[in-house]
This record gives sequence, structure tokens and C-alpha cells, in this order.
Amino acid sequence: METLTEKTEGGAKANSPVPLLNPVEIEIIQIFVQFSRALGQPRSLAEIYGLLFISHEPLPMDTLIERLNLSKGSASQGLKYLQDLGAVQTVYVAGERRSHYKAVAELRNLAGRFLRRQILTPFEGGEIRLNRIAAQAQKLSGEQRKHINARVKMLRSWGRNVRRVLPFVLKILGDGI
Amino acid sequence: METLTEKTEGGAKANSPVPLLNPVEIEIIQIFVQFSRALGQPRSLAEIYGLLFISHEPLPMDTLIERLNLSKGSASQGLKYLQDLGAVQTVYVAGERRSHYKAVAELRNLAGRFLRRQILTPFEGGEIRLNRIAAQAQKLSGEQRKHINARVKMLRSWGRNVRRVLPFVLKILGDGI
DNA sequence: TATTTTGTTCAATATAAAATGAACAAAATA
DNA sequence: TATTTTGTTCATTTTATATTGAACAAAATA
Repeated sequence: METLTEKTEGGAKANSPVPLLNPVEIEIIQIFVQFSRALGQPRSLAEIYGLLFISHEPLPMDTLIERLNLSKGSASQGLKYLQDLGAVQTVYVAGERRSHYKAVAELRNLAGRFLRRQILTPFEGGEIRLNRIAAQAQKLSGEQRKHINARVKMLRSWGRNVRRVLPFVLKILGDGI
Repeated sequence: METLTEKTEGGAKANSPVPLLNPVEIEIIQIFVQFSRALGQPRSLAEIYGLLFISHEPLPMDTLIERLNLSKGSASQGLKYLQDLGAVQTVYVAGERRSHYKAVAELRNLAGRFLRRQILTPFEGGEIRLNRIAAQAQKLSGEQRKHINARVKMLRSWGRNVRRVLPFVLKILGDGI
């Protein structure tokens, strides 16, 4: 993940010698970055979520940009995505004009929305295709048709099982804390 | 996904007018391609698995290369990956020198190995980090330390829940067909 | 043994995805 | 109203990943 501390180049203007992130923040963010890779999500999302997760107070976008070394665009889009997912919420901070953000840390909600978006929705599109395939298959000769019908049946069953498993997953994830 | 039928360019040598894939194969492969995107896996894996899944007989690498328009490298690496995952097996075909491949179509096994690789392994690395973080946190002042300890506790709980949920998932996926 | 078939490896290339930052808009303040 | 602050959008650039294909190796056949 590259060092996340200020690179003090030997330039004219003295750079701030203070690290952008402390060791704890770095480790926490690395956990989320690693996990985001496993889920195929962009690193910037993990960085944003990670820093908000470990921060004891809500942070404005500027702070995220500065400390994570993000572009405005990434920060803005990343926060929007995380809000849509329900992983981040805005918080009103007295006397502050800027929106402040905090991590929503309920695994059940996070996982639920993510799984629904990522797994369930693609599976639903599949249903439509399976009907088309079943229709097509009837035009084919005996041997072929039989095999295709079996496969279609199997995919339908997979779909049912996946849909069936979600509520259980969410229940278990929601139980302990 | 681009049309997957032979592009009969008006060249000198007459191209085979026979489509590389029939409509049913195309639809099935599209289902797997769509799903692979959701899981962040390369398209070529989905194409290979999809064609083997719907084929009523085991296929050699050559056939996959030809019909899916893959390079040798992709086909070789893709088959290796799918075999490691347990999603594809080699089959002996009498009188044939080349290995033939077939799709392993048990959702339980597929999902199990995939989840273990993709989710569980990264989570385990996290445990080590959490211990380092917990140690670091003790150096900090009261307010901060309290919050970090709470977060570490939460992440540990997430890890437990994720590990706890896997057996249930596998059980349900293995039940119906 | 020489030749063909079959398959692997990996540096180079192509492709897809994420990040950037300039231009813009909306709202708050002076 | 003019100016500053805050945030969004999106064409361009960068980065990461997948794919290619030439070189290579191993095994089977002639």
C-alpha cells in the first residue's frame, strides 16, 4: 500500500513533518483495502471507509482528501457510493458548513446491501435468460435437448438456493454485536 | 459481449459459415459472464466454464480456443485456474491423446472453495493486524484508546460472524439438488 | 532420433477500471 | 450582487488486470 506518511522532499518550502496517518490508522485501512481487493472494489472506497471507521469523530471531505491523498473527484464519488450503500452517513456538526461523514458499522446492513447489489441482482437477470434458453432448447434433437433441460433446471435450482441462503446469512451476521 | 458468431469477412478463402456458438450456448455463457463480472473474475473463465457446463460431452482445449476465440495462453491458464478451484475436471476419452475437460456442477463445492479463497483467507490475515493494532492502541490517550479498542473488538466480532456463517451457507447450497 | 502434437510460461500488449483535476454549479457569506 | 466556500461531473490520464502469442518443454509417434 505504499507508505502513507508525508513524503518530505528536500524542496525549498518546508513540508509538514507530521505523518498524514498514524500507525493504527494505517493498519486499519490496510485491513479494509485488503478486503476490498477480495471483493473487487476500488481501493479508494476502502481507504475512505477505513479512515472514517477508525476516526472517533466525523470527518469532512477535505480531511479525507488531505490525509488519504485523494483527488476531489475520488473523494466525492467514493462518499456518494458509500452513502448509497448505506456504509457512510452524513452528520451535522454544529458551527460547520461542510458535511461531515461517519462510518456506519453494522455488518448486517453492510453485507446485506452489498450482497443484494452484487449477487442477487445479476442472478435475477439470469432468470429471464433461462426462460429464453428453455424455449430455444425445445427446437433441438432428443439427446441435446435432454442435457440442456437438465442444465437449465440446475441453474434454476442454484438461483433458488442462493436466494434462500441470504436471509440466513443476514440473520447470523446480525446476531453477535 | 460482442457477437460470438464467425465474422465472415469477404476475403479470398471462404470462411466457415457455421456459427462458432449456437444461441443456447451464447445465452448460457452470458449468464456466467455476467456473474463473473459481479464476482470480479475474468471473462475468459466464465466463457470456458459456461461452454463446458452446457456441452453434453467433455471438450479438449483446442475446441475451447476455436469456439470461444481464445488465445492458447488464456485457455491454458484459465483451465488451470478452474481445475485448482475444482470447477473443472479432466476426463479420459478413449482413443484421444488430448486432455478433455468437463464442468463440475456442484454449487456447494464451487461456492465453498470460492468463498474460502476469496473471503476467509483475507479475513485471517486481518487477525494478525488486529493484534498489532490492539498493542499500538495501548500507547494512546484515554478517549482515543477507548474508541480504537471498541473498533478492534467490532472487527474481531465481524470476523467471527463471517466464519460462523460459512458452514450454514454451504449446508443450504448443498441441500436442494 | 527426428518430427509432430499437446500444452505451459511469461514478457509484451491490449483492455477495462479507477483516479485525476479542470470546469462547472449551488449555496453561503460579505 | 460579487466573492468565497463547498461539492459535483465528466473527459482525460493513469493504473491494474487480463489477454496474447512466441518461445519453450514434454510426451507421443513416425
